[in-house]
Amino acid sequence: MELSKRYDPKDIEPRWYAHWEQAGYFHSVPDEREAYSIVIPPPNVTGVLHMGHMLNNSIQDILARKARLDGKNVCWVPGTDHASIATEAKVVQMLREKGIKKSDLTREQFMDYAWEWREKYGGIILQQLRRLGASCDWERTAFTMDESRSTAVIKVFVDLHRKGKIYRGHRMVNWDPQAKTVLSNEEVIYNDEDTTLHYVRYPVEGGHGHITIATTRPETILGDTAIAVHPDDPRYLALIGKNVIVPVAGRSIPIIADSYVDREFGTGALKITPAHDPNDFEIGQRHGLPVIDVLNADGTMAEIAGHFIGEDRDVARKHMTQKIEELGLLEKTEIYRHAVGRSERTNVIVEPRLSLQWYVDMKSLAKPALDSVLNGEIQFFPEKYQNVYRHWMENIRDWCISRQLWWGQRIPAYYLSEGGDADVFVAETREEALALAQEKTGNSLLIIDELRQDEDVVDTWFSSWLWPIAVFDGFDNNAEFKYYYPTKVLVTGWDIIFLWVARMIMSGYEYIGQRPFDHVYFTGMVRDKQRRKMSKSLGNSPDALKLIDDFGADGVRFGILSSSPAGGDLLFDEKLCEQGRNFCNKIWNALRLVKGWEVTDTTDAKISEANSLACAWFDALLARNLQDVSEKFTQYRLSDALMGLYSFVWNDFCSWFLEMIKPAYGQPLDRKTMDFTLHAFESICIVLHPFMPFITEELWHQLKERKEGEDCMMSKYPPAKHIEQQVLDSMEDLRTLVTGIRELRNEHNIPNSKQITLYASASNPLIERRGSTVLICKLAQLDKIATDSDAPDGSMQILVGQEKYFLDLPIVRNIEEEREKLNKELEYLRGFVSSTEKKLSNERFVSNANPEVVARERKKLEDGISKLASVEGALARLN
RNA sequence: GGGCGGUUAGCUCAGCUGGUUCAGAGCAUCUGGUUUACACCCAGAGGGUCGGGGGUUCGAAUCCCUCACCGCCCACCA
Repeated sequence: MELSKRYDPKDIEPRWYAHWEQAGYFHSVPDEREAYSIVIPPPNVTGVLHMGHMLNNSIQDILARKARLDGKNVCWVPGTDHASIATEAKVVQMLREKGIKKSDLTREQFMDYAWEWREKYGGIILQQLRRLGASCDWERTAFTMDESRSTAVIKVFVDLHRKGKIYRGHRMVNWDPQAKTVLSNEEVIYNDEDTTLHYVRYPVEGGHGHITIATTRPETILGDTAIAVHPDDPRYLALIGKNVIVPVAGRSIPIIADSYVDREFGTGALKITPAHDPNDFEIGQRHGLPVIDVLNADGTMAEIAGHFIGEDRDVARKHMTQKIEELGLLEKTEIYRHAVGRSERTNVIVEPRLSLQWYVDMKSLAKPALDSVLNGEIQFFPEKYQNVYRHWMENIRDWCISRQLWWGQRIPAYYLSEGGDADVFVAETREEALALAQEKTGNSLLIIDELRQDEDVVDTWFSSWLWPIAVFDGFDNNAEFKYYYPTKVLVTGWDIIFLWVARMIMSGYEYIGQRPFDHVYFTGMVRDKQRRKMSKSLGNSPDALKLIDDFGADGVRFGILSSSPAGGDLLFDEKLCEQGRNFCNKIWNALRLVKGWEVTDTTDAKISEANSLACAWFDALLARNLQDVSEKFTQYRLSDALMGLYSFVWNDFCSWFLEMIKPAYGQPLDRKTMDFTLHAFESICIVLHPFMPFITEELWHQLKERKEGEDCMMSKYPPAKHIEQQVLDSMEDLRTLVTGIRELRNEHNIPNSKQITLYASASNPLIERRGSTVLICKLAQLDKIATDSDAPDGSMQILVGQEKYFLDLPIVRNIEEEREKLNKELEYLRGFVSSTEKKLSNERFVSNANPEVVARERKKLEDGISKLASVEGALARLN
């Protein structure tokens, strides 16, 4: 069948993916082979494939496929994350569009809708991953909220509570007034924003004058319970202990002294609103101040505020400011730039809020997790993230895990219907909680209906931190789990090193007593050419599937990989995918070339000898590249590995090797060379397969007839071989010569069709023994001479190592120009030789430097001197 | 404010446990080239005093100090 002139991935890619999947290559069951397991960082169920996923999953797939070719039992577990806030927001919005309000639904009804939504849309991203070629074990697809994962979450919660590592406490939390839930510190994004700083006067009670404070939040004035000044601030010494009247509210509050106050900032006087600022809360505690919470959960003004009730905090701020102004108490306002925290999910400004939440005590969990990374039991790539990790772990804070949502695992804490939350019973089931309650209260008549379960769910990360264990249902330490755990490598972005990576390490040690993975490969962020983060709002994120349509999955994988060192940001440019597509086309055409050759057993012995030398060279080069690639893999330098292969295939294989053995027009190729070529091509397919699985599989089958089940994906990586350095070196000489001839032709505008003659000494090893005359003869016909002086007058010299060649060019030579050029070279060489001589005559160098280095320098000097002689000779010939 | 990292060709980066991998790669640019694998191509070229300054050393892109920018993380002043 005629092969098309261009590689077309459209039909080929889906065909091979289906073939692999049907053949069961993706599925893993434990056996006697070494396990190589990876768990996917579960994308949000709400997600659609974006560049970050493409990067992340391409890398995982490359590692998985490479390990498979290395004969390991690869298990790449896919799955999705239930993503409480994001998903609940999506469902709420979907319901709103249907005219249903969440508040009109019972918890159960809402959950039904949510599950329905996830059944319908939750699998999209996993389907999209297939387009990319991801070789996941789909039979193991997991979800952070499916039954076994949820059971694990509850068990862990109860267990940590029993061990005293989960507690409940009043804290100032980050409140998202839109999602109406608490956020962990990691979910708050701070950015500098302009706000207005209001200078407000508080009249001093029963006296004259006032004290002025500066605030960005005038509406919280209604919740003020004190004014604080620095105890040593002379401006306010006299006022300490007096009272002031809160503007608008009219209440009287004390002026207190606290060294927390920064005398330099604003007026040096600080209003204290314990309910709405973490620092104010602490000061309030120190001074026993009352707490007035003037905001509702949705960010509107509460009844207790007494004014602007029901108005949103922003609206209330304006009205409050107006009112203060009317009262003549607004001294001035100024624009003030400072960090404002916004919710990662909803982007609304986070409200500090005092509330009762569940916390995990992180200190004891952190210890083994920190040690394991510092002592190298878990390795980070790149290593620098160790520092970031250590810093965070050494200053770890408790983890607030309750979320005021419905979509998630409900906290297994129960309270008595009668009475407050003082008595809490944490248990895996309602029945067990009842037993606890009966025991505690001594009331055996308590019935189950008298127990009320906590309304909150746990943080999404409280389920994903168990992921490497939970996907294998590993909490009972079953045999299969033992086989796959610890997993080999985690591939994820450094932005979730704390949210996720650190916590998985903690849970791994806490529950299994072992690390969850050997290595962590941190990918960078995908950015656009201007270094901007890819985001929906900027519209600078290309459509992942369209990219695959345009360039093929292999092309896109190439594009994404070729410029993404571990941990470094990837500046994505479609051009890179184009380069990948072109690469596919190049390989495809190499196949067309090879398949087009006629093969024979009898051919010119001289040519076949030349070819056998070309084969020996390429064989050695292949061996070296195999070694390079495996080294790069162990260091996770995947883009380096790919670029190395790119150049190997394009330059060495196509431009040199194939050109060398390419038979003359209409001539056949000898069978031995053809066999070698096919074999080499096959090796190239295997080595390239992890990066570009589709085209390599297709090529593999195009190269020769294959038996059932004999696929590139499941073949064996070529074994490491001894590298024949001498063979490589002599080929380098040939390349230098050929390039030299081309250069001269180019420089003097002599087309390839114009025949010219190259003179080489009769004893020249390259010409005589390497037999690589084929390539040279395309550029020049060869003639042998006894001595240099036998070369025709006016021929140009090409120097390769110690060997001299002369090229007879049909040109009028510019002697002056050449002389100048040679003189320049002479000057350089003289300088080089003298500096090397100087170095070698330096006693301290010879005695201090490594003997190898000294030997190298000697060799350098020797070469330099002989080159110098050649150039001098050439110069003499000119004159 | 505390910490981490960076500054090498027009762009993106590699090299940084001192010495032939020592100034590199890809892309971009320029020159020339299509009768027989590929213009999604072939051949060739130009381009950097390795951010500035100082030091250590026989020898520094590489180690030390310092300055200047840039990026990120953590904690934050209302």
